[in-house]
Amino acid sequence: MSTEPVWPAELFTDLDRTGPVPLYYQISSRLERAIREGVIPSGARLENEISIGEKLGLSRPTVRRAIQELVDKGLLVRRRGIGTQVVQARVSRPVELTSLHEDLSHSGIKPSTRVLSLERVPADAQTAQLLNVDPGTEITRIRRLRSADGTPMAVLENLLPPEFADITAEHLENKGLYEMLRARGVTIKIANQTIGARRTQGDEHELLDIPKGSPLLTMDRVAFDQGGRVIEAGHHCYRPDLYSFSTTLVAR
Amino acid sequence: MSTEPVWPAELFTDLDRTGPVPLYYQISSRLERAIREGVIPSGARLENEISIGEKLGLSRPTVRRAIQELVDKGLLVRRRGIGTQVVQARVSRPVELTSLHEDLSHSGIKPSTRVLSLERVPADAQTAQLLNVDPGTEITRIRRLRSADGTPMAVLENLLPPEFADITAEHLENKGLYEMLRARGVTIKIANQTIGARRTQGDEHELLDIPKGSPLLTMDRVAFDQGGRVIEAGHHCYRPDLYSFSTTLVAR
DNA sequence: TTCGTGCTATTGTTAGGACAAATGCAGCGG
DNA sequence: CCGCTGCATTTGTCCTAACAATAGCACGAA
Repeated sequence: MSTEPVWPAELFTDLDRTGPVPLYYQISSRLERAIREGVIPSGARLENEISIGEKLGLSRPTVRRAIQELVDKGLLVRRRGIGTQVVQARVSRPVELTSLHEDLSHSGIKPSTRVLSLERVPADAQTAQLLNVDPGTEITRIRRLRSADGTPMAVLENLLPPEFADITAEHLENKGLYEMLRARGVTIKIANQTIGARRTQGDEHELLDIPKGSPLLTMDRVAFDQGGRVIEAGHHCYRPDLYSFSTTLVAR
Repeated sequence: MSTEPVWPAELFTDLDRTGPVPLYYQISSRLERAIREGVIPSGARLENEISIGEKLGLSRPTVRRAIQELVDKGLLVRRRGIGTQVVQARVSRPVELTSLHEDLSHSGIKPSTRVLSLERVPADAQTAQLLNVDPGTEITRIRRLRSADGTPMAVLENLLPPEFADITAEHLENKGLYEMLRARGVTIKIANQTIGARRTQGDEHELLDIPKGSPLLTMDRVAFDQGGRVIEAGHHCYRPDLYSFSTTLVAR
């Protein structure tokens, strides 16, 4: 009651109760934007859940869920008996289920892709196990060079199961692999990633324009759809002076 | 009704309604164990939320919350109109807010630590900004060599704010930094991490017993408590042939 | 056959209420 | 002055209830 925070009026404009967007999502989006833009400053204390709900005409569970979303993202911290506060740490965007192509696009950098090779080959034992197909099955192997503003950044190798045998190099030059998969109605639900490092091998140093034997940052990923089918397996190599992975970890 | 799955009876033993452990957590723990042990096989379909609730004497929101925990972990997939299924992909343990020491302990490997140096130094401009203290403040700088089964795995450099000026090398030899911080009542809520790669520098190749100029996997981390105060800033270097970071990403 | 329509099953969203547990603070007693 | 008790505040957990949205399937019409 003593140090009542002042709230930006736009937080309490009318909600869209007819559209398909859930109410809790509308609230959490507004709150997130207000926090990221600094409209609600770091360390500020939010009102309690019930009074927020009253001002918005929402029930407590709905408000609670909206807040929970931001707690999970590391933007808010809740403590029982105390209240909810805006976290003071800067939060970096987490590693998400997007491709490098989209990451770069969102950063305002213009990505370009050169398809080095695109071929159908029979799967060897190791590849077959990775993609969960029978050995000898014809799979698609892609090798691409990804550049940003003309500077080569990464060598991307991807393996696709037989159902994607019809994709062409032209598609990949423009759209990025994940975008293309989505356009075909494939939705990736889960991916396992492993991040590591190693020396350059083969022609990688030429492609990336770095000395032979230089360190590379590597990312191996296997992506699954909601039914557990393997959609894609990738082995990517990044120039470590141009690329790194950032995450925000939230306890509990 | 046709292919009714058979459930292990232990899932439906009595819940502890008196203790401090939330009901949704009891359910999600049991379910998670059953899935990880293969008692509930990959791809199996769960009963609907309401009938699970009836069998356990729980309401739908509680069952739902338990399931949601496992969806977030990537063990289950829900689809409206269909039901809930066990994911078929193998799930790797996500990067958590734990230290390398604990990671290794849980893997059954015996970690050992040698404290290379532990000193109080005045913070330079860059360090001061990182730890959010005034330049010149006396901070603690630790350099450790972490080994597993006698093999050197990582060089760990950590910077601590002035309030931890009393820790000693003996503490760190046995317990690990994060465990020690927790023992002092400090709880880390949020951490920002960046994973990258570079060549060895200085004496790192000697410490890790690898050729000079070899690739290193690096992890930079700044950890905050619930009030946004900086608890620790670390720069860690790992031998990439012995260590990598695994994550499971879940869409939406 | 093929297409669409409507029914059923299931999860998604929202509401409103109740009690528990933790925190901070004021007030009281030593 | 110090410590303890009890109260007010706030989030944590759990319940009942209702309706919406989506997927699959059976059924009927063209």
